[in-house]
Amino acid sequence: MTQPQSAIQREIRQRRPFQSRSQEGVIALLRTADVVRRVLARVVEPHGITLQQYNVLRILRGAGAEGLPTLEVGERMIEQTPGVTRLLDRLEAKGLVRRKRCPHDRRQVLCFATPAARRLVDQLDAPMDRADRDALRALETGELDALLRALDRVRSGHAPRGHAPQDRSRAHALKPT
Amino acid sequence: MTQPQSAIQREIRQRRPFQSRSQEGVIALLRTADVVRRVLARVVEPHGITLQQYNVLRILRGAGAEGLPTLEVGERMIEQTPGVTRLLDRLEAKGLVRRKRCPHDRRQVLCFATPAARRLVDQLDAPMDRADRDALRALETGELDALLRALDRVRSGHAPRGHAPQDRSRAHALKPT
DNA sequence: CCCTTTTGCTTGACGCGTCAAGCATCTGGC
DNA sequence: GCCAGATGCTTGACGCGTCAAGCAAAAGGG
Repeated sequence: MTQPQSAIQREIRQRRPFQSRSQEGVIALLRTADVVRRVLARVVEPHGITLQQYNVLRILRGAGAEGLPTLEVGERMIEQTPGVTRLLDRLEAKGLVRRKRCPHDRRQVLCFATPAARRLVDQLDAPMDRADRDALRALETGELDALLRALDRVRSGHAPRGHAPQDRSRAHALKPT
Repeated sequence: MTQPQSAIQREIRQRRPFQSRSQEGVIALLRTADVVRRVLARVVEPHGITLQQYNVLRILRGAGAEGLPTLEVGERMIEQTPGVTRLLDRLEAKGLVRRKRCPHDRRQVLCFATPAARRLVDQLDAPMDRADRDALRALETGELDALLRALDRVRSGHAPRGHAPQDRSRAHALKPT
């Protein structure tokens, strides 16, 4: 099934062809993710937060009144702890996150979304939902299903993190709650 | 076609379901791209460069002896100019890039891969090709084709950049030459 | 020619993302 | 109890990625 000349290839102004279909797929995947990321970022930025900050707030909204320890937040993103600490620092400075030492285990720091953060995230629910649909608007239902299946398989082919020996699944943000 | 309970959903430790299939697709896309990016990064990092630096060097190798102005490099990545300037600064400091004012248009700065850079990139060709295949190893040929088609359509649904009114296609790195 | 505008790039400031180190707190073995 | 190790987080350093501002060279108009 030799392709005519793929979209990616034209986009990149290439001289030489791809070395493999896989290479083409990898490049398409990374480029597409960047495009989509930017689409979503434009939705939240006018509200004074970044996409990553929005992710954190959404996670914390879902955690509710019990809050969530820092590492737990990090696990739901795809990020290392240090990044999370500083992300939370910035959100705390903006009054969108409150932190508190856990009394039962004083090593942990519990994080909470403030009421202002909840209002902000609630307000962004509808626009973000629209942005998600818009980002993938070019796909018909069948294509979306196929995409999802393919992406799931790609991820399932790789250890959760590469760091930890082989613990269970990790998670990213942008989670619905 | 209600899915049983998607992979993503489990990975994220969710309580509530996705708001839409599109949301699920967007999250899967971003997460998968992150995973793949890390797989590739691990290949080049032992050689003392980052994935982005590798991208630039590959582009410059393809440009050959005429070199490429800074902005042209940026266009083949998905990045703004300032990032490219500094990327090139670091590569120049490492002796992998040489820069020179263009005599015909003294505003431009032509960039070249040094022989050391060429050797490095040549040396990485095979490992990177293997990594590309490895990254998508879980996909069968048909799935890879479907993925590619879906990704191309997603990108085609969005203006090249959102900044420039509507100029022609942009490009990313990781390009074969 | 001169003067405005455009083009090509650099700089400054800021928010990530990651690694390596460091510090406090808990845990398990004794 | 006590102490070595594990755990949870923070800090420092560095490489991106992006916006806004700045500067020099080129282009275009008069």
